[in-house]
Amino acid sequence: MINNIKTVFSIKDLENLSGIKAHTIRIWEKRYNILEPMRTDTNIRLYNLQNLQKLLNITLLHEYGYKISKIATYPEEKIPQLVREIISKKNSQNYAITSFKMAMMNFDQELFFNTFDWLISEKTFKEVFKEHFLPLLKELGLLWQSETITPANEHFMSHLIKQKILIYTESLQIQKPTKTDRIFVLSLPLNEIHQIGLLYLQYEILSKGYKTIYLGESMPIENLQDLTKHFENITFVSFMTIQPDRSVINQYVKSMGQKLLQKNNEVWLMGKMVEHIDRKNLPERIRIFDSMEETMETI
DNA sequence: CGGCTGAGTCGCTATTAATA
DNA sequence: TATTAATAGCGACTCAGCCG
Repeated sequence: MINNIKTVFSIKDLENLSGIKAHTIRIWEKRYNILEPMRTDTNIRLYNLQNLQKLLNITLLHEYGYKISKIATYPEEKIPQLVREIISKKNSQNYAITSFKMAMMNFDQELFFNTFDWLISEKTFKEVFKEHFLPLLKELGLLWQSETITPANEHFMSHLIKQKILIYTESLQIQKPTKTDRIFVLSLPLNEIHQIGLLYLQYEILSKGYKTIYLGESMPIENLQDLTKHFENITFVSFMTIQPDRSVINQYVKSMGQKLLQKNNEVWLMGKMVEHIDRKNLPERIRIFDSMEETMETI
């Protein structure tokens, strides 16, 4: 199928995207006429992007204490207007997420860029990433699981985020490293696709003044081993979010230890799968981190 | 206090959709 | 086709806040 962009949504989709229970959405429609979805000829509700947008806006107002009954009395154009007013004042978090979600469902790059520009005008890139991108990505994972969004939606969004990380990374890379006692090599195991975390980590490491070598995904240990001939004091950093599988992860880690830990090299591991690593008999220079914050504090 | 209102939820049934 | 899961719609319920 070529055109599988989602333009109609079920009530369950709206529940997943807005956090408002389907039950409640129905009762809002019945009592306050906030939405008038189309129906199938068998009476099932079908919502379009405008409906979704309106519900997300209403949800935001609702979170800020506006009564549903009051919102319902507003003329159509007042709702987005109020939303803009609120967000220009305080806590831009919710609005940014709402905007990013709309951009994603609509494949609207411009909305993504505008929202990002607006955030970056008052925050650092680190803040934007931690306060907005990370929560968004986390939520995307859930939305994908529940099949509210397609892989196309998720890839669209994660690609735009990657692009931003790379832009900010490049601006750091053109500077000379200030610390040369270590070098960081970043990679992902075979078949591991989730590289956003690793890309961002590179940005953080560079911002601390270290040199990095980014190898990216599908990097067998043997290839990492080649680097030990060229450099000393390497810290190998790898994310394990879905690979290696828990059945082989300890074998994998052991192999890393044998092949990579020459001289003062270290191996740092993080990501969801590290919880399956047996931490008892680990070599000293293999370190496991449960969060990115923890990692950054160590550098 | 007691009753009222608004908002959200619960429980139920019938209908529709999805899946084996 | 038979069975299971989702959805719609309804009345009733809970809970909080308000008011006389």
